[in-house]
Amino acid sequence: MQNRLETLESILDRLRSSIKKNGLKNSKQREEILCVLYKSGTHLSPEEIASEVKIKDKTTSISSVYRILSFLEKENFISALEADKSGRRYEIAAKEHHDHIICLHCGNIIEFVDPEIEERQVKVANKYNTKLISHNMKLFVLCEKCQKIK
Amino acid sequence: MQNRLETLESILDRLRSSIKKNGLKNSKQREEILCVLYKSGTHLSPEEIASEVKIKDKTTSISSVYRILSFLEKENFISALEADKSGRRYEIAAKEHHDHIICLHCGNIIEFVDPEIEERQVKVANKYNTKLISHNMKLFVLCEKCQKIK
DNA sequence: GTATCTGCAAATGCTTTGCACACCC
DNA sequence: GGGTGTGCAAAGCATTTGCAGATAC
Repeated sequence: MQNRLETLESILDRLRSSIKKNGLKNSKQREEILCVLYKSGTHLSPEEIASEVKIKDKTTSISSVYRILSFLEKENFISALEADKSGRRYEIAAKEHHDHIICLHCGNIIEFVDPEIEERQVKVANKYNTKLISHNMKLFVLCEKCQKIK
Repeated sequence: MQNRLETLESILDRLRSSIKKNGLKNSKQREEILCVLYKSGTHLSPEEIASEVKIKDKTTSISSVYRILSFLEKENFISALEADKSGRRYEIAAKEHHDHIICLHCGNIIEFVDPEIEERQVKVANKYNTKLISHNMKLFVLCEKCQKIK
């Protein structure tokens, strides 16, 4: 798990402010999903999140999980990752920005940041007269273990 | 359109070899889809490819388009790009390797290569004791025109 | 001839939506 | 109390698959 920049309590406070700001109402599911993602430290699929949340509240539905994930992503509490064709996975956004190394064989994910690449990306965008808003970089690799197996 | 490294005839020859090598049979649909992608010079969705192919042969089905696109991608004749949530888009692989700059506002796509970034990616993979197989990098930007509109 | 390729329609898998009831402010 | 959130089931949408007939070698 990467270093957290913020405590869970602080994030939940921000969530409550965000809800108020948008004229919305509180719900235990929204907080619970954020807690699950904070505590897991990994990249979870909507289904995995749903089954985790269902441990506390069996009636939670997958559609609410999707609705809440969209909201949390829009408000920058979490971020999405498409590691493969099997759908999106989510992680808490309360970490430093990073990109992903994904093992093609076992699916394991490593997070990294390379300041030189980040810098070059801005320059490349400028070179084409565009304004960089965000980026998405995935390195597909064979991890240490999987290199040995093959 | 980016500079082609290879003529259409040369690509079709390679396709025929590849088909023979795999013990498969020729089909006009397979060649036609490759032609469409070669001639378009852009990034087409399966539906767009299908409607293009249907100009010549109205009975071509979308399922064959998907089947053929999978085959052509596996054999490295074309490559896929996921620009947004609306599904995959394909382009001919007979160009130099490149990554994509995508305008978040108008969806326009610019192709680019940055040797420094390419080099750093290999180093990053090595740093984590992994072996880089491929990568996927998309820069999301506002293009020149869309910056002015906003 | 026989195996592959095709078109069609049905199935799949992830995600979204409509609706009636539940819950927050 | 009125609006927002939820669970459920149904719908959507891109993609895949099963099957019977068509086609290549």
